[in-house]
Amino acid sequence: MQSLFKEFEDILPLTEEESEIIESKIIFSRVKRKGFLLKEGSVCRHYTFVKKGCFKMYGIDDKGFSHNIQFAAEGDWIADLGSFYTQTASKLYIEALEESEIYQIDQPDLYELFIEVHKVNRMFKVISEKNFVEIQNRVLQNFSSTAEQRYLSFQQQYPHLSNRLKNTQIASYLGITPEFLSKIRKGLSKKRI
Amino acid sequence: MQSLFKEFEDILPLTEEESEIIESKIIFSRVKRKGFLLKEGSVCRHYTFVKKGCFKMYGIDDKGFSHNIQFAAEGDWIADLGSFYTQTASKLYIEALEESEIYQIDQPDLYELFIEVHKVNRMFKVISEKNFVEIQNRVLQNFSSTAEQRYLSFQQQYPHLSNRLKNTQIASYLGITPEFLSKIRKGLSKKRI
DNA sequence: TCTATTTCTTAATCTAGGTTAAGGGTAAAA
DNA sequence: TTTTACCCTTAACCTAGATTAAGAAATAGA
Repeated sequence: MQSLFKEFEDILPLTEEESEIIESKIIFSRVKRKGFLLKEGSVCRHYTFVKKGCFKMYGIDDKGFSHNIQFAAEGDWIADLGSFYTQTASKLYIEALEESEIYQIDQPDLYELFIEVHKVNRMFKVISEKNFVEIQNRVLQNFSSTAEQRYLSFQQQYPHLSNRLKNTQIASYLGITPEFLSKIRKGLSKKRI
Repeated sequence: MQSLFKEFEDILPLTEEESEIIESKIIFSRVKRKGFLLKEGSVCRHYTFVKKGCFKMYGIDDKGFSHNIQFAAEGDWIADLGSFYTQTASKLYIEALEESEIYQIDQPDLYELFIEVHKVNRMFKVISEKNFVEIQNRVLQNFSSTAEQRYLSFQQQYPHLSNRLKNTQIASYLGITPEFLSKIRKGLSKKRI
């Protein structure tokens, strides 16, 4: 549970009592590669902290194509916030890309924690605000840059992910085909010489 | 101030005392067409409620092109949440598209209100969650649909706006050129006959 | 370890949407 | 009311990125 509390401590130090209350509501699990935390049509009941491993959150369009909208690796939190907050059916999937280990808090427990440990409230406010800013920047960026520029800034923004993920996954996040990403990478490697 | 409280009442009825506290922190202003509530580089200090009129929030890319990311008309709230929450420089503009009337709360006052009137806290949580869901849906939609489909669903989702806004503004929101929107509209009008 | 599956790359061809340019229409401001 | 600025549309041509297909390379799982 150390890795989880480290996140908290960086923002707001906790007393021993607070740590214990939080600890009592957190569930640890292991997830296999290709295991799901969430599927379209079901309600997102858990907020998940990634201790080890890596996840993708994606939607499937009417032609059957997947589109990644977020990744989460060690130290990240992931949930379909829309579904989680309103407890309505999600349109998204959250799937493990690797053998993973996670901590989860379920919705009612989190809301209890918000009251019992006020710091948790602030903590999650910070997390979802960060989340919002990221997604808003993404909308702006997608408007105004080529696929090559988006690929480069993905690499800069998420260097740990860009080594670790398959190019198919990155392409899906960038909104392009793997074939075109391959073309971009070829172009870039020529430029670099 | 009626129009503002109507919004609250729909979600959470307020006592007279609560209304008074809120009222004491709200500033009314008029804004001319092309007047700004926010410009790139400055911090978003106010959360704005639109009583009358219409606004756009947009960013400008390195080639000098504007891209609308949100509109707000009667009854909507608008702010660059990223900048507002963190009180850091915004990358966005908020500009009046018409002669408008607004109510504003500034950041420190809102945070005081969150404590003094707990309902305000819940109210704004609902607003920003709705905001988040909208923007996330937009990311997903932009991936998986043509400009024509996006135009049609814009019309469906915001019928009051789609009559009221110039096509240049809608095109900028959809991420296409006005010329191409014109082409789409021509195509649609043929289909409808 | 071996086999099945998934991933990466290349190349040819195709298309949604961009660009440029220009004329006519509307709305704002003086 | 007149002038000016902005808006809409059309059309010809252009390009970023999609699609299809197919072989080679890497990974996962048994």
